[in-house]
Amino acid sequence: MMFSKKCYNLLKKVPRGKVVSYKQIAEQVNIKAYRAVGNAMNKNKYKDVPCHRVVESDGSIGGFVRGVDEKIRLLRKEEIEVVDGKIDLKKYGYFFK
DNA sequence: CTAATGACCATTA
DNA sequence: ATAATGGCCATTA
Repeated sequence: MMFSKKCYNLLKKVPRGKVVSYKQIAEQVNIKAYRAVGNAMNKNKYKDVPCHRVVESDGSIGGFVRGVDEKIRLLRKEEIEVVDGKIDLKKYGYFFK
């Protein structure tokens, strides 16, 4: 199965109001290709994949196809606090089982 | 086939 | 605290 598709499937498990890091997704696929995960998101065309819930491992926002501002807006819309361009992972971080 | 490019990460200075 | 550096690897040219 294609790498990008695996990322999408994992990401679909992340509930509204929670976020994961690019690294976490890479870990689930058992590789160290952190950057490749970002690439996959960038080219994602599926509508049911919540790309905006993927942030950097230190809690900063990362990037987004339609701009970082839009990403923040989407996150706030699901009750996630974004202060000073960062998210508190203790509070909003999701952990895969 | 090779080379370049990232929505990244950890370490070092 | 910021900035540079090297490494990672799927994808694309």
